[in-house]
Parts: sequence; C-alpha cells; structure tokens
Amino acid sequence: MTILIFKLSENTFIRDPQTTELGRNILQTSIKMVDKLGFEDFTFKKLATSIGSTEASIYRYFENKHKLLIYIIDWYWTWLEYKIDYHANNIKDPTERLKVYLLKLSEEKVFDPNVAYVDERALERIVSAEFEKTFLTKNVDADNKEGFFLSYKTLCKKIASVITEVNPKYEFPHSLASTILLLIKHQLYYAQHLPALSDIKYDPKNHHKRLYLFVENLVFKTIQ
Amino acid sequence: MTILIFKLSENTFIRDPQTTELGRNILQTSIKMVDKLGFEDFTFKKLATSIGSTEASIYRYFENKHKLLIYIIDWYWTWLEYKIDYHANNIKDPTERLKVYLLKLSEEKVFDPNVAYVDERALERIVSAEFEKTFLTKNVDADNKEGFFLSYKTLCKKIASVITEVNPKYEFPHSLASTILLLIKHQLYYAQHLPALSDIKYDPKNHHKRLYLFVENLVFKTIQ
DNA sequence: CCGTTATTGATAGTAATACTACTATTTAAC
DNA sequence: GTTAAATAGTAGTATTACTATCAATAACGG
Repeated sequence: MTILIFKLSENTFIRDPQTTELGRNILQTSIKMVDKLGFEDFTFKKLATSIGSTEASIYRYFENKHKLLIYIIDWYWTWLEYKIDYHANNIKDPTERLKVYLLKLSEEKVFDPNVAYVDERALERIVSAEFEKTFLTKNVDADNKEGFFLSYKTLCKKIASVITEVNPKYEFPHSLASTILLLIKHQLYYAQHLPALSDIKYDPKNHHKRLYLFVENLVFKTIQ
Repeated sequence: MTILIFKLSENTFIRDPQTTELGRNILQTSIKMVDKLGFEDFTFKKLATSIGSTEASIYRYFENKHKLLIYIIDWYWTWLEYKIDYHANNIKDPTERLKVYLLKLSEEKVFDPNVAYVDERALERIVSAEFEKTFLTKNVDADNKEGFFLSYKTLCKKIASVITEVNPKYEFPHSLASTILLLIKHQLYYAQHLPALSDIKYDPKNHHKRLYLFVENLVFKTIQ
C-alpha cells in the first residue's frame, strides 16, 4: 500500500499537520465539521472540543481558520492533479487526454484508503461550497504572492496546455480551463440547491455523467 | 429624468431602504464600504459611525449584514436585467438579441444618474467579489425558498430562453447561462488578482472587449 | 537514568463582532 | 393638545478570534 503525503505550500501552516497525530486529527475532524456546519459556523473552539483538545493547541498548527481552509483545499487540488496524471499517464493523443481530464474532473469522488485521514467526498463538498471564499478576500494579492493558490494554478495550466495542444490557435486556454474547473463545482451545487440555474438534475447516480456531457460538449465545441 | 425604484424581494429587509433618507444613506454608504473593506471586514458598527447613525437604527432596516449584501446584489441583478431589456427591446432575431445580452453583460458599467444613491461601478466590483457568498452558505435552501435569488434566476432564465430560441436542440441552456454569468465576473476578477487563471489581461480600456470575445465565442460555438 | 527540549494542555484575558433590550425623542393622528 | 406610533440612541450580552502564561508530559541524546 502506498501512503500519499503531499508537499503543500509551506506558508499556510505553522506546523505541518500531516506529520503528527494531533495534526492529522485536526485535518480529519475539520473536514467533517466544515462539511457539516459550513465554514462560517465552524470555529477552532468547536473543533478543539470535538477532538478533546484546546484552541491554543490548534493555533499552533494554523494561524487562523482561513488558512486551515486554504490548506485543506490546497490538499484537494494537489490530490486531484495527482489523480489526473495517474489516469492520463500513457495517453499521447491530446484530444483523448483532454477527455480523460474532463472525465476525472467531473466524476464522483470516492474514499481513497491511501489517505485514511481524509474523507474525499466531504472534501469535494467543501471545495464546491467554500473554495471561492479562499480567494474572494481583500488579501488575495498577498495570499497569491505567498503561493497559496499554486496547486490550483498548476492544475489550470495543465488543462490549458492540453487545450493548446488540441488547438494551438485557440486564444483563451487559461480562461476556458479556469471556467470549467469552477463550472463543475457550481453545477453540482446548483443541481442540489438552486435547480433553476442548471439543467443537471440532482441524482447522485447519474448527474456526474450528465455534467460530463455538458462540459465535454462545451469544451470541444468551443475549441473545435 | 426618470427615477428608478425597483421592487425587490420583500423578505431581505425589515423596512424598505429605498423609501427613506436614512435607508438610502445606508445603501449608498454600505456599497462604498463593502467595496473598500470587503464583506468580511464590513460591520454595521463601522457603517453606523460613517453615516453618523447607530447600529440599532441600521438593524431596523436589515436583520444582519448578510441580508444587506443579498439586498444590494439583488438590486444589481434587477438593474442589469432592466438595462438588458432596454437595449434588446426591439431586436427580433434571437442571435442578434443574444449578442446584445452578452455585450451588455460583459461591458463596463458606468454611473447611472437615474439612481443617484447607487455607485454602479463599486456595485459591479462587489458583485464580482461577493456574489457567491450570498448563496454559498448552509442557509441556501431556506434563503432560496424566501425568494432571495429570484432576480438572478430570472436573468438566468431570460438568457437561457434566448439560447433555446437560437438553438432549440441545445440541451443545457440554463447551465450555460449560469456559467457565463459567473464566468464574466470571475474573469474580470482574475485579470486583476490572479492573472495565471485568465488570458484576459488587466487593462480597463480593453479587457471588457476581450472578455466579450471570449464569451461570444464560447456561447455561439457551444450552441452552434 | 537523568536532564534538556519539544509538544501539548489548561487557564485566563482582551478586543471586536453581532446582536438585543430598553429608554428617550420626535412625529402624526384624532 | 393629548395620546399613540415610529424612530433614534444608549447600554448591555454572548460569542468569536485570538494572545499570553505556565504546568504537565513525551521524546531523545549522552
């Protein structure tokens, strides 16, 4: 069995939570709690109580809850890129590779036993509902300089470069890549909560497939 | 001179701020402040101090700052739909109408003297940076039932229905419409703060035009 | 096995936030 | 002109988001 440990941006944490018992506990429990309560109602106090520790101890790992959110979402994008690379590994044809990318991006995530302390399905819901809060702040520019969004930007660039391979003349590969990354999260959220904004009906058995159809059609027609 | 007063969702406010001096002052100043401080750092206390009133007085108009944000963003979408209708008024050909819609959505907003107490350019920045925070909460379902997102959904449906007119066989008109509405806000935000995610370079004189090219191409190729 | 250091836990305290309840003042209605 | 309703202003509370201090324990090297 492989154990996955990702090297994430150094500046989001004070002490690397992947390396200690308490750290992994913080990660595991905060994912559960943010998923359940939403980021606004999630507090370090509640987290501390839930894992039988104290606020002060958690502050030794993360400066504040915003950086904890950035950390776990950074983890998600890093993990997703790893997954995508893994599956598109031997595919030479750029059109086929792009299709695999889109499939992996839009498919349902399942529990990965390689990282026992992370519930990928909860994490996926967190990314859907909270990702944009990480950069829609007055601190974007500083946070960006610190490298907090690097994994997301790397993923975006990877998709953009395959788009360019498929059609070198297409003018907006990065814009299209960032659009589909967000679109995927949003359409799933809409399906469940704001169905008027989507043609993808909430139906855990089929909506990932339908989402894929929407995205595949949109991307390939656009870059043609 | 026409004076525009929009009828917005009744449940977002306690007392209609459009009808009183203090109310309009709250609107005008909160738009300025949210734009400047960001929604997180904006408080009723600061707002009250700035307009020489008290927290309690503001609480008589809005239950909390979240509902104030919903209100001003609701105002924006209502205003935008009015603008779009105004300009697409006599256009019968659906392709041409859709083009006018996209143009109006992506163009630069300017100060509208019809509503002297609203700074549309600040409001536009607020929508770019804060809109998603209105529905990415654990209260979505309740807020949606209360009709808080009606103006946005109406606009989305209007765009979706022209898309269907252009190509009745296209399967995802609502998903496409909601995608482009968000995309427009995001690409402008990226251009300024996260340029790696976009091919639209920050340049107030030209980026709206380039944004329009990206969207027009994406929409018409997709629905073809 | 002892002493040093790192890690965690417990307790307390502060400033700011998000309200709520109550009192004072103005306005408007009959 | 008195009474009732609307509005403004004052004061207070619970919670949040930290910070600081010190004690207890585990880990580790000589």
